[in-house]
Amino acid sequence: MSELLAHLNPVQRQAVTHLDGPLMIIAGAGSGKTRVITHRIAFLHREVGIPLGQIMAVTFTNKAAKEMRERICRILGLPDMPGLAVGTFHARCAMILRREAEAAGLSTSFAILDETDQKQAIKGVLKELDISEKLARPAKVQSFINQAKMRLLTPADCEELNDEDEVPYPRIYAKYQEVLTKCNSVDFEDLLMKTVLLFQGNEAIRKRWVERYQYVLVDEYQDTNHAQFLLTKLLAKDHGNICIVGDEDQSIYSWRGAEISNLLEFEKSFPGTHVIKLEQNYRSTATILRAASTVIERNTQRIGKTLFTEGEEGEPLTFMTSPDQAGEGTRIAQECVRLIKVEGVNPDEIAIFYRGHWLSRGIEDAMRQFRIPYRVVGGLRFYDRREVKDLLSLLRLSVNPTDDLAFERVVNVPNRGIGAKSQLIIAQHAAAMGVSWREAAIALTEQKTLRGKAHGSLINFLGMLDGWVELARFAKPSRVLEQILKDTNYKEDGVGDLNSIEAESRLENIGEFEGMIDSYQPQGTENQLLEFLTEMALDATEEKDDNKARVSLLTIHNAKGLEYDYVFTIGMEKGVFPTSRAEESFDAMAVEEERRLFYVAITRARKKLFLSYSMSRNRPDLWGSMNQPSIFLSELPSDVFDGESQQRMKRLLPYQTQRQKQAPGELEYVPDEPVQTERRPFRSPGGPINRGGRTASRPGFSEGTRVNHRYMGPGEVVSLGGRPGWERVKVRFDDGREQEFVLKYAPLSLAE
DNA sequence: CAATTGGGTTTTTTT
DNA sequence: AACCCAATTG
Repeated sequence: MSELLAHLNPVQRQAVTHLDGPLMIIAGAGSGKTRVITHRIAFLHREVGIPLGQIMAVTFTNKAAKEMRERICRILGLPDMPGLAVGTFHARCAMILRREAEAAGLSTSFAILDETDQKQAIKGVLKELDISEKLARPAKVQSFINQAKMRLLTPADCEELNDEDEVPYPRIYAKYQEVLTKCNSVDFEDLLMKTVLLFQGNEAIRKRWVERYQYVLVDEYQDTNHAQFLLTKLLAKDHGNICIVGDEDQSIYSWRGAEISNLLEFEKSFPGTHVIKLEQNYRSTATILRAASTVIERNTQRIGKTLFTEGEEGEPLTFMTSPDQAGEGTRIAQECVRLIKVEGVNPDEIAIFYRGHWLSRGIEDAMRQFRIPYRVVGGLRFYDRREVKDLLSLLRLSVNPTDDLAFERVVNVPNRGIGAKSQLIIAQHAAAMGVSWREAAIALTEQKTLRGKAHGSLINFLGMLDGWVELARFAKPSRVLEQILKDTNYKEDGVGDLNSIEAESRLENIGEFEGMIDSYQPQGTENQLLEFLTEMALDATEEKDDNKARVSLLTIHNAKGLEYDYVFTIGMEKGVFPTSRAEESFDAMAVEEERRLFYVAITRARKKLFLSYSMSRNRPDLWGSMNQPSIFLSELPSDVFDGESQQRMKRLLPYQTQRQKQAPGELEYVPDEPVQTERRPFRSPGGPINRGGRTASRPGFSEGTRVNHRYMGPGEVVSLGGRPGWERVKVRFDDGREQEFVLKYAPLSLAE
């Protein structure tokens, strides 16, 4: 037997060796999916003789692409594989569109707008159309446009479909698209939509790409959207050599347009599909697997598969409770210290998961306090920082001086006296003459329309820009940046007060950006700066290449595809996880998706899983409120926990909203009283509150009243405020701290 | 024109 | 608490 197949189980081997025709691999968590994919590509190449250049593999993230490439290299014993086409749908489409720019109605040097740029552009459009942001929320508009593009709908299509909405989304969409076209820019969704339209409208071009890629593989297929589904079909329907890999239980991107039905109904779109299920788990202990299976079995949207393992029972799960975020951080940090120092665990093998980035705060504080090295994965993205965005826009403008969006962003950065008024004149002029901002600005300086500082500054800026454009034609990206930094004096004038901490961190980021562009290794032979900018737009991951072992902090979404020996999942509270939006919507599918997210979190752990609940989170508007436990906690069989955890759970679960039915094996609990509100108020001698849904203010609180806070100690009321039902009190504590509370939630009592 | 202040709003998740 | 916008002030 080929050495390639030696380390695979029989089912995996089938998946690797299946040759022609559509193949669907349902890969359960930890079932060796990546191993199968990489071996399959290696097999196609080495054993079947398919040239690597004829294989296209689509991954969900750039990181996954990089990893896949490396692993295949290792298997094949090659240093590099320039021919193999691996990347996200977005990256592949960007490549295709650059090659086929003309046919797609673009110029080769088109810019790619990230989400932030897109929002800025939308805001500009709203201003131009004189629509208030209150009426048309930029975020809503953005989502409308993206949803439309995913379904390949033009503004005109939207106009026809929807007319009952009072917000003129289609009109905004139309104008937005106009702006993008004028700026020679595309957004993320355009990358997909324009490629699909190109293939649909030009059979010759489509054939060319189909012939180029004889074998197509799509990973994380459960998270593809409609446009991606169409793309898959357009690329593979001729030869049918399509292999998709997915797991319906790990579909967690419906909010981005992902449709599980793409996976569930794959056989319909590709008749004759061979289906393989990978169900043996090689990752987690039997206990963790049992916890995961019990949870996911509640879902209805499943193909259905049963994971099994030949591994050991392993350690039970631990459930932790804390009064607040700081306490939660401390407990987890202490446990990390114990694992690292006593058990000798490598910090790289520990991860802390949460539902949203804002939850990382308390953990970060504790990690610093305990001097545990950590890294936050994702989070505020590097390229989203103001200074990095500025520099990126300056670079974009140098490649493509008609990019009005970039021009607008940087024409007055650093401040050179071209303020809102002057910019408005430029914009109007540009619109009237039907030219770009840059050309309009040139005309304005010639006509001497602007007076004073603005006039001179603009001439100066335009002069510098000409220099950068010239430079960008041939020079290395780092050289262009160097010139830009020098000309604009950005490091002195662009970072604010030079002695501030902020300026320090900005300069640090600029330094890091310089490092990135310096060490950038171009792949192709085309315009290097353009290539750099494309990568920056599509790949947000900033990789610090120090190899220091660290504990990882990341969202569960970010954790997809990763695994760790020890996993902590924090924020196991109602309203947090599952998010209140899902639980409060009347969409059962929304909760199912949250449950899949929980399933993903559980199945990342190899050896041990910790779940953490905090009674309160730092949200001033809800200070003192007591969180109810997450419904997911009650969906776990109690005997997967250790004894103490079971006790903690028993004490806590009475606070949970009653559930009608309980499946056997679940924790039993007796609610000692009904709970009416989502946030459960504390009882206190201030009087009964929040009866039967109606909220009355608590008597006895007025200015000067002596009070006692359950956690913060004694103090005095300094002021009262808020709306009826949401009365607030500001308390000055005896130790000098001041804090405002929502009266009905605060654990405050009147002092004797 | 720009910096400051005040008010209102927000909290998923990412290519 | 943090962020973003609009209005006000220097």
